[in-house]
Amino acid sequence: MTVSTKIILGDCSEKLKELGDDSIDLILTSPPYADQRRNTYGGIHPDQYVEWFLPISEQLLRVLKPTGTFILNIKERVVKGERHIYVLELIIEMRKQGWLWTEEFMWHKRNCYPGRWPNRFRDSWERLLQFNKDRKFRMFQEAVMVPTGDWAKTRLRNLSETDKVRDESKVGSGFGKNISHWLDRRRAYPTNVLHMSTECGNKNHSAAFPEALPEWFIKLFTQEGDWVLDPFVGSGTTSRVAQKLGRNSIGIEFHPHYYEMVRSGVDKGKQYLIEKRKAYEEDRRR
Amino acid sequence: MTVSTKIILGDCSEKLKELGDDSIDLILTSPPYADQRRNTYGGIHPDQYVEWFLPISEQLLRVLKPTGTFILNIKERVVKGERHIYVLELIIEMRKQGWLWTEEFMWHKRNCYPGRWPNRFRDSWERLLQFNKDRKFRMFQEAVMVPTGDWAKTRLRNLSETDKVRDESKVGSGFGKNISHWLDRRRAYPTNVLHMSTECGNKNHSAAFPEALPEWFIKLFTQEGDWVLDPFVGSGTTSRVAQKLGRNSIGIEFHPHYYEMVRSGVDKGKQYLIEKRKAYEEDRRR
DNA sequence: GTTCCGCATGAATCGATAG
DNA sequence: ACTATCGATTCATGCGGAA
Repeated sequence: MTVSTKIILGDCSEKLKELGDDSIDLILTSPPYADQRRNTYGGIHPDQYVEWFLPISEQLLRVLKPTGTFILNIKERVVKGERHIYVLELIIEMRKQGWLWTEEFMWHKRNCYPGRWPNRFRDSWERLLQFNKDRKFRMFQEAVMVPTGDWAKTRLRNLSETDKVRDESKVGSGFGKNISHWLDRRRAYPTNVLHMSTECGNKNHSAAFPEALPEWFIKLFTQEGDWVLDPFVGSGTTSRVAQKLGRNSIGIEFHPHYYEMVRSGVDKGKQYLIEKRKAYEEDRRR
Repeated sequence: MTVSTKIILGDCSEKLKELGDDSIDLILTSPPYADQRRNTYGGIHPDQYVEWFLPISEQLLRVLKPTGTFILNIKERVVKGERHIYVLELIIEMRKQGWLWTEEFMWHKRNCYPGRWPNRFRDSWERLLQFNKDRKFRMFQEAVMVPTGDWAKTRLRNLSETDKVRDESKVGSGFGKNISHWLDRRRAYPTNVLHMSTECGNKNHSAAFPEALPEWFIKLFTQEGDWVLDPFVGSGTTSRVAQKLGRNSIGIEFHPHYYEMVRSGVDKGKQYLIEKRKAYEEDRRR
């Protein structure tokens, strides 16, 4: 089976028009937050954010299959001491376009940005808004089950803290090979709260989310051979993970720098990850 | 110093009018969820929730001190496969009343309600919306500091598992005396994500939160002798915790059953509440 | 091969200063 | 007055080098 991984250079509000109706199984993206990352993107003013995004979401609604899902990673920024309401307004306006606001997952960023202010704590969570075209959408819950129970406690207690941390980080969201042979014993369905750290290792490109995040949603909402779309693919995390998992993908990127970075291929650090995962998957099958 | 703990029977939209302007330091409440708790409250239809709540929030705006804070625990329910948007609309409408939407804390319920659905995972988080009258409000961040990750890794590792458990259980949410002398060195400010288990004890009340939740916010936003208000006090958690922490409090409850429950002290540990209420009534007669 | 330690690095926010 | 820029603050994490 051949996996297609397309990267398109250009403004997604234009390039999306070239995609066919009802052709995508999962849209997964983290658009530039309002007034953030203005060194790499233009920087959209909070007051104009909804107006800027609606033409894009309209196209996304068109290209998504009726059984497909749209996951939008977003967080409102503070303006004059208040959380701005553009995300709330965006949800309301997208529903008027025809989207169903099915669920809101919570991404708890365990390593959030530091700092201290007299009237505010560090912001350590972001929204993962789930939208659908229809109440009947595809969902493969078994693909993201997690180990749990007394069994996990007693086994994991015998490992040192660094062992656990290191093995988790190596394989992304799951557990490392040391623990992998216990995995098939007991598993439970997860909740709508995700605990994941951001990856700060990569110097040149600011990865929007860790690989474990797209991996979780791709497993949950697609099968091998399905199509994944990220209209703000940035450093290419979504495309890379989709490819790793045997999903076809389309990534659109406005900024030529990121476009070239993704096209130039998987860097060596990621190659290691892929090898680790293969070994882990093979180990699980036994 | 005498601590006053008032419990008032009645509809808070009426009873709130009897409270003075700018008299409350912290409002902390978990109102009945839309249509969800038909058995215990009237059951407000999701489409009428905003309309129902706005007259109440208007009164709350009046009674809150300019330096005070309003924490609203709320979560939208699922209607026809979608998250209803009444919470989003409520935030937008409350801002029009004059409220500032300062922050949204996340309550991660570690032991959320069990169950399984074909297109949805268990809901394990709720919103804790922070509203203020003014950008300058009082906040006592030092009162809720937590041990840092570094401290936990390097120091806690050397303690045995039983030592840790024993010390934690002694002091409840805090840490034991054996470790306490390290605390002032290695403490960090928390984030806006709260990890707290729900309490199973309060089965009788519809929307009860664990004591640790009001405790955290009461410590964060008030000092001893300040006034705490819960317009939907239910089984009395807010009042009980406020009393324990030496804060004056007013609890309003519409349902006679809960009112009687708090008054009669169903739990023996809450006997002091009645005494306090009697003292309050005598105080009012004067 | 493991474990430990040091260090750079963030999708942040506020308040002061400058145009 | 109103917006743009800058410095100060702060901590979980991964990586590289050393024991």
